[in-house]
Amino acid sequence: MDTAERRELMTRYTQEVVTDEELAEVLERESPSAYIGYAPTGEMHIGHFTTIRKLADFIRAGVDVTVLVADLHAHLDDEKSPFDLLDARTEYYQTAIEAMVDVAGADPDAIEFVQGREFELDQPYTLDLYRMLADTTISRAQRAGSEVVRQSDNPKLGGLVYTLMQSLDVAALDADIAYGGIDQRGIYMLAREMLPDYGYDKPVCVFAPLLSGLTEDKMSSSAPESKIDLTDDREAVREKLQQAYCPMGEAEDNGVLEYVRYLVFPLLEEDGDSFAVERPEKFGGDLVYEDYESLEAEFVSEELHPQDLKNAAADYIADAVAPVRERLLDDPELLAAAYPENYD
RNA sequence: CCGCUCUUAGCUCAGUCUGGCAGAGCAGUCGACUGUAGAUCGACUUGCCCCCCGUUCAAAUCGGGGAGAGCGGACCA
Repeated sequence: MDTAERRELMTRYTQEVVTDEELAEVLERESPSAYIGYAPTGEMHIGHFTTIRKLADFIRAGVDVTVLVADLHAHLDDEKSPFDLLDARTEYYQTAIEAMVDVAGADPDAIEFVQGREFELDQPYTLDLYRMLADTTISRAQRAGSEVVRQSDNPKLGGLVYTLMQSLDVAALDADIAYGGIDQRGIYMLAREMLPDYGYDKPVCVFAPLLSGLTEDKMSSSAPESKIDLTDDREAVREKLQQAYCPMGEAEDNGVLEYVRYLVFPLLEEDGDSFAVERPEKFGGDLVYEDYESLEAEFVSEELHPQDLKNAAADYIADAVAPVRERLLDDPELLAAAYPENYD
């Protein structure tokens, strides 16, 4: 695979790269590395799936991938995760991420998993952190994390320290590339600004798009009907897609189309399969799409009706989620320990 | 250490002064209309009024005690 192909693989289905030139330079190195961090807070859902699926692209492009399960961050962010549940949730996140990577067609063992507390309590990390705390204004840290850290009327210090720690994580994990959702942009721009002052390289950034929810503009963990959960069975997936906002002919802010584009098609391509739509004869009979663009074109032209799209998308999404679901439910203690309030 | 404010439906909050059936908006549920959903109509649901004790025929409301959260003051030789 030549560098051009690797760059294409690295950047497909992404929203932004900072910068393309730097990415090209990094890919020329001996063993380029990338990292993504997840704070183990609420249960993971299909929105995470699209972002994690791309890790398979990274691995295929010859990039070493580290996944940071940022347990301390999960508590620093307004105590989203109680301190006592950090280990259990870390274990759950790692298991879920491994299962999603597996579905994406990559070997989960190729990924290095790191728990935040393994290195965030040691020097020189802590010394660098105190130095950063000394010369970062409150408003700068607040702005960097405004899309990530929970906003409230009574913000805690933890939310500010959070952004500085995430910046340091990039350096401490020795990652050339910082990967994450576009909501992480503010923090990584802070990292690019500050890390050189402390003797570290500034990271290349690759950002995944944030997908629309099924019933709202953005996916919200507080709106259970707006997203597919990793533990949803086929029937639950169907019900949620049936309820999804999906105006005829409109591709903008259409969660159903977005899932098809960023999750279903990449997975189908992996196996060389096409997207098949079963459609009653009275509406014109079955349809087959080889790529997303042709599907969207027919949806926009109203040749493809939302109900038929939903039926097909539900089945493919259920197929993708099923192995993850089985893996998570295989160990009854996994979810019960991480979310005792949801699983008695 | 001292003082003040807040706590009511899933969420945001009215109601407390002056005691009298527990309220609004949003969310949610169900119908109608659409070959989906939404929008739009129509209907419906939602409670430890933070806890305990007292006053009263009657307490979300008044009095006392407590818990949690927030704000301010003081201390700075």
